Amino acid sequence: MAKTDLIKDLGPISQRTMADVVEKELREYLKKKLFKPGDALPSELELADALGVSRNVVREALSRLRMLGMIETKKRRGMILSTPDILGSFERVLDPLIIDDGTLQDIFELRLTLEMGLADILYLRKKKKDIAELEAIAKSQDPGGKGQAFRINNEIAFHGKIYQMTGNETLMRFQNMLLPIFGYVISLEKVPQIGKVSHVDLVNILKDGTKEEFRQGMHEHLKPHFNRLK
Amino acid sequence: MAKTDLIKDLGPISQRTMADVVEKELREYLKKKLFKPGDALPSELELADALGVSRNVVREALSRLRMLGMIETKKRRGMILSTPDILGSFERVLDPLIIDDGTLQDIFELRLTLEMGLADILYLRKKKKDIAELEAIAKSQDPGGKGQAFRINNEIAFHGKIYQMTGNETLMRFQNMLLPIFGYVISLEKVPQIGKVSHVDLVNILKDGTKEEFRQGMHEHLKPHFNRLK
DNA sequence: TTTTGATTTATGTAGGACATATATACAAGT
DNA sequence: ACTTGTATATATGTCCTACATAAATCAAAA
Repeated sequence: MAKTDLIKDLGPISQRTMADVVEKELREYLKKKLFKPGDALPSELELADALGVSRNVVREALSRLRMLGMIETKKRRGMILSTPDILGSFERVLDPLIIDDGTLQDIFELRLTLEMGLADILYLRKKKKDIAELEAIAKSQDPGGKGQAFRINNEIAFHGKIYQMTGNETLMRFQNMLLPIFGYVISLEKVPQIGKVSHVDLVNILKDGTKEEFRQGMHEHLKPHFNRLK
Repeated sequence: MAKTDLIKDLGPISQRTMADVVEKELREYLKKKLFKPGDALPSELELADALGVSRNVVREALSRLRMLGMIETKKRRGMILSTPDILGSFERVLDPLIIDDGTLQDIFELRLTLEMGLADILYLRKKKKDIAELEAIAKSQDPGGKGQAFRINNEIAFHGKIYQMTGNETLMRFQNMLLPIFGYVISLEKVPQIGKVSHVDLVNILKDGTKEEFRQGMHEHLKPHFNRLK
């Protein structure tokens, strides 16, 4: 039998550690028992006892859940289930330097997709005050060629403001996390190109134009990025 | 001074545990030292020694990074930095039952935003074969009123296929994770309403229509959901 | 040379010990 | 009655030691 066959047939034995198992077990336990935020968990010792592992292992598993914000622990009072910050875990991993190129590209496209899909919610929630602020940002753009750093910051401020205008906190934080990746992918460009529709143009559409016009404007604004897609 | 003021002014003292600190420290260390995937880390004992904490604490921190997929460990060979599965951590936390209502709503809107923004990439990558498959799914819809369960599964299959057609693996997995939440929010509706544009209509647009037509069609299809937004 | 076996080393797991913070109860002071 | 102080029990946080286990390296044997 060829070696490749062996690999396919047997495969590497799953080397899950006890902490892995316990983590999964605990998660299922919480789910099955319909734990709700605020409910108290058994003590570490009780868990270790019930699971037949050392307290060390239980602590490693709990430490993971604690990192995700799924549980909070107070001395003596014990541990309680809490509502995790869903983006917190995301944030920890989102580093352009350790993400593989394929995923990096995927996230870049995800960002473009969001940007193109924002119009509906944006038009539902935009307020005059916000538009004024957005306009201020747009008009502060490159008054005399202040250079690359300013341009990038201004770009971030403008698009960030748009997300903020949706009133969707999660969405805003999400795009904020995507910024480094966006910046990283763009930095790979040889010649940075700028779309025909400027920030000021977009603001004007936002003031008087329709959703569809805004969407088209945004597409034109992002055109250089779309052009790079394959 | 009122009690509420007290709470706002003082707040709870951050009781960060050593594991929290070490986790952060390690993450910064990896970043500062420009560790790349595949590079070997110092041993647990060396880390504990350098940081002046017990091996236990180091292990808790490492356990977290391991869960995120940032590091892999082999016995004797030590630990190596690896490229994390960015959505893996997300998946762990995405449970409608423990996420607070505000975030739930945010994610619902995020999903709608994605759906509305897909057109560009979809039209860039759609293939005849995929459209045929999509059509098959659309036409299998509710041949004789098979009931709720079938309708939901079909809905998932249809929209899932659209995401798959973008060729963006991350995007597809992402939407797949969002499904439970989408389903949960929708289940809160009293009377499930269906948009005027059906799946079959969308397929037909995809075959002959333009991006803009598709976007409009999708909006019409999702109209009941958009109508619920405030 | 190839295979087998011994050695070394880092991780995985267990268990014990103790400090620390805090909920609870109770006592004391106003 | 209400606050304030004290004592106790308890669960977590941290450290330490010990040992099993797997794997890389090297030595010995076929």
